[in-house]
Amino acid sequence: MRYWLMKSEPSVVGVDDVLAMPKQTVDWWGIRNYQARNFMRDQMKVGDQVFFYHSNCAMPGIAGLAEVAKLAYPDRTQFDPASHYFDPKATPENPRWMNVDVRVVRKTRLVSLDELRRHPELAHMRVLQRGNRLSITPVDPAEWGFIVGRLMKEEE
DNA sequence: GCCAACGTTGGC
DNA sequence: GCCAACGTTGGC
Repeated sequence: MRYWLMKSEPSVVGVDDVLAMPKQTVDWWGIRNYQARNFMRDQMKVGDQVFFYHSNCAMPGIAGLAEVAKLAYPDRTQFDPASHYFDPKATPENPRWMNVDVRVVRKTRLVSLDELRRHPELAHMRVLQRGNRLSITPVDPAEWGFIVGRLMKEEE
């Protein structure tokens, strides 16, 4: 099992939006970066654990814990001419973009980007690196454990 | 709204 | 295959 961090803009789809959806699950549509796509297509398995990260907002950071709920399949928005994510080069026979389904397990307090940066244990997290733009990044098991461990401890 | 960083495109 | 131009991301 692997660990991931997946960015979403809360103005589009935030943790609360997913919790309001059937099965608290969302298809992770709109990824148009090959590296991020390949993570979903080639590496993600059902049950992989996910930090649900809010980006491009007033307080960016981890907003929830989630998991991969379905293996990658073609992203529906690539075939929709009305979608901003429409890709004229993609066909159902030859899709270019894939997404997994993600189920939110629970909302957490917001663990802000600023807070993440303050922990030396997390110093090499990809999301903290200068110039990082990748919206899906692997998370080291130790980093996952560190963050979730802290959240658990706070709740005791 | 700015802009650094970086991915993609397309002419050659 | 190079690389300049352009587009996007996303924190600030």
